[in-house]
Amino acid sequence: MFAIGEASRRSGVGIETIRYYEREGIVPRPERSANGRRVYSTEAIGLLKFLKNCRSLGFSLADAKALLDLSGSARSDCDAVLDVSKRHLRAIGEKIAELRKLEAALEELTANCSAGNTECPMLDTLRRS
Amino acid sequence: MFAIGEASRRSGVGIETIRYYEREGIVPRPERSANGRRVYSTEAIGLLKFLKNCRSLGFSLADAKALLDLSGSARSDCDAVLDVSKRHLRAIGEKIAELRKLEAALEELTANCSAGNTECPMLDTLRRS
DNA sequence: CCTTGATCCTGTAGCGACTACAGGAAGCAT
DNA sequence: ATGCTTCCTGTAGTCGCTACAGGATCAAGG
Repeated sequence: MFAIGEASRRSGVGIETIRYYEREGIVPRPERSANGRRVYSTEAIGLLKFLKNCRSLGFSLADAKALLDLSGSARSDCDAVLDVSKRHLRAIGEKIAELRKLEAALEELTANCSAGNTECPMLDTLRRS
Repeated sequence: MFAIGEASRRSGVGIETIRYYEREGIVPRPERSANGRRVYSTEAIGLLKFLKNCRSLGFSLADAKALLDLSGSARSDCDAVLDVSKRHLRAIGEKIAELRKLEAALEELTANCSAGNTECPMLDTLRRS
């Protein structure tokens, strides 16, 4: 059994974040030691790692929680997991496309800008309707 | 001179957002009519459009404000504009790269998942250290 | 003149996912 | 006894809005 600092080190989830997850009901409340401090089992640390992995993949906390619940359920069927993942993949794809559009637009805007100009063509464009 | 609703319609910036920009000091406080309502000139609406364009390009509000100030200054030299834009372009590029990595990782994870599986390989991976 | 509906006002709270304190109580090592 | 670290609770800040609540005012129609 580990204190919150150790759980943080082992899971890679920040101390404040662990307490936040607890407040939000993402992870179950840990037991407390005689002095009132939180105590974490290796299983509890496993949950934190799981959440960390989900977040690293860009899943929202709500999705991460859903995946965690799926992981905990007896029959962890792929169907629901795939559903969440595919939605997320689509969102990522859309975000990439959007950013690429921004990138292209911004590159075009800056192309005509050159140091020393008195009147900036980019500002000019930004002022347009 | 226009009321806030008309300014919103003409600039494409939401009413609440206009008031928010005012609170935050992004745009100057408009004059008030006798009954205390905000009144916007075409110039003021131009500022809102400018901000809208900046935000559409993904600039942070702080950057947008900086660009707006540059636009208003007498000598609007390209140097400072380019500086802000290039930083933003770099940030966009980094974000795209990051999202592509996520996309690839997630695609690999879901590849081994198939409907009807009793034990989901993706959840398995998420549980790992 | 009265009512209805649209628009406006201020002020506050909520979103997501943390992060950063403040202010205090333990524990541990010297 | 002292310092240092870790822990606790509770609150507020981040970003850029957005959504109310609760009220005032306006313009048009009957």
